[in-house]
Amino acid sequence: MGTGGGRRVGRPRVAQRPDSGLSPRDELLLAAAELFTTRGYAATTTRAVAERAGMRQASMYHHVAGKEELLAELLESTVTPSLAYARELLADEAAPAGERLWELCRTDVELLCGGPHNLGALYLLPEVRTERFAGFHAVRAELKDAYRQLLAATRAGGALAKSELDLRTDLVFGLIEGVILVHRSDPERPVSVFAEATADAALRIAGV
Amino acid sequence: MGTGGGRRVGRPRVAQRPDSGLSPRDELLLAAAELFTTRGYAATTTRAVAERAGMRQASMYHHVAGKEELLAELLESTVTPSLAYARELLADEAAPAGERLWELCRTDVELLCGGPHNLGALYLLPEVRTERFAGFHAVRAELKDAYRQLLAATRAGGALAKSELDLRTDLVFGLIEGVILVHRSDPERPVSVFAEATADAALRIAGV
DNA sequence: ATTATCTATAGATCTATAGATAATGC
DNA sequence: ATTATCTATAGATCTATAGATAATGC
Repeated sequence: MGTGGGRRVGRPRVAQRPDSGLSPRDELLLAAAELFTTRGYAATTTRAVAERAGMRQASMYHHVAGKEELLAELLESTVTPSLAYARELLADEAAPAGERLWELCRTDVELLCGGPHNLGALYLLPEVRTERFAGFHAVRAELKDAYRQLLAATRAGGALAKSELDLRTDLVFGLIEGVILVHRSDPERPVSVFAEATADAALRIAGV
Repeated sequence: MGTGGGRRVGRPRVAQRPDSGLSPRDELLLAAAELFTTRGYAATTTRAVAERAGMRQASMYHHVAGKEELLAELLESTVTPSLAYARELLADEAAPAGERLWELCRTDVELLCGGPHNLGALYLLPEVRTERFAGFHAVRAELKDAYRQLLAATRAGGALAKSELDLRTDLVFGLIEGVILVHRSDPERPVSVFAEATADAALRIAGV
């Protein structure tokens, strides 16, 4: 039942393809993720997204309001899991802060580099700076604040003046964002190895 | 003489502005730098570039072949000084490798974050991955190799297996690229302070 | 005469809407 | 009847060229 049977309501698509199992909306999101991460947002046309998802350009509008909505949803969907995990770690006051920070770094890299099409690269698209994506930025800022709090809770972090703490937070956060880009340069390397090495590096930067 | 006098050959521009002292080509490059770094490449129209440079859209073509040429020239102009300096450092075998690596990191951050409009952000534009900018990529790869060589020449680096060396190089390089992004988040902080802190962090990652 | 600009515009997009069509559901 | 798709297209771009214009140079 549901998407199980072959028969679907509505006019058939002109180019039939084996059933992906995804809803048309998810097919569009997947296509958008692939194109936005490799070609960029502005350079990707609605036609390219729709066609890659297996439908004609105009049919896209039956499922989403436009390109912006696709990007907004992709952004939120990548940062939300990281933030949820960061909150768990913040609450877990039993474990040493340094270990929790390491774990947050490792997980973040794993989540961002783990998927098939480098969703972390979305953060870096110039268009994302726009007011339009304020919602995403709010969530991202909260995540960054979790990094700061964990850093401050470490033994080394506790001794830092505010400006020093901000600086270290920026360095650690910058490392995490940067390695995601660089990961592309050697996709052979297993993500888990890379994620752990990055977490190690982050702690060394933090001075823990 | 030269650009000194007020009188210039050719039809006057419709919107006169105080003489910038730059050649029209450089005015266009400056405008493109501002727009590409903030809005992105694909999202920037030739009209926006030309108008910001103080001329009409069509007049741009008298000075450059198109948008691509502007981006290509901007990219090369940012990476070339870094590479020149990296070569100097590689040749200077008297100084300890760790110190030379530190100096390369510091200078790179300073060069990339130093200018008024974050030219380092250009590296991250999705469009730059295109074949069209192979020239830039070659220079960039050479710079990265300089990092690797300096790393390998340090005491800690000498003991590393190849895959380990590659990993550390990626982490250091990732840090440098990443902090450039993050630098935006606190433009109050003096670049020199930030550059030195990043170089310190890079050496800690390197394990030197 | 040479030059740098201008105005005007052709041709090629790209987005989003309107309305037709071909399935299933009842 | 409802739904998901289709085709067709209006309107809004955007790039790059053609040809006119308004300066200086000689």
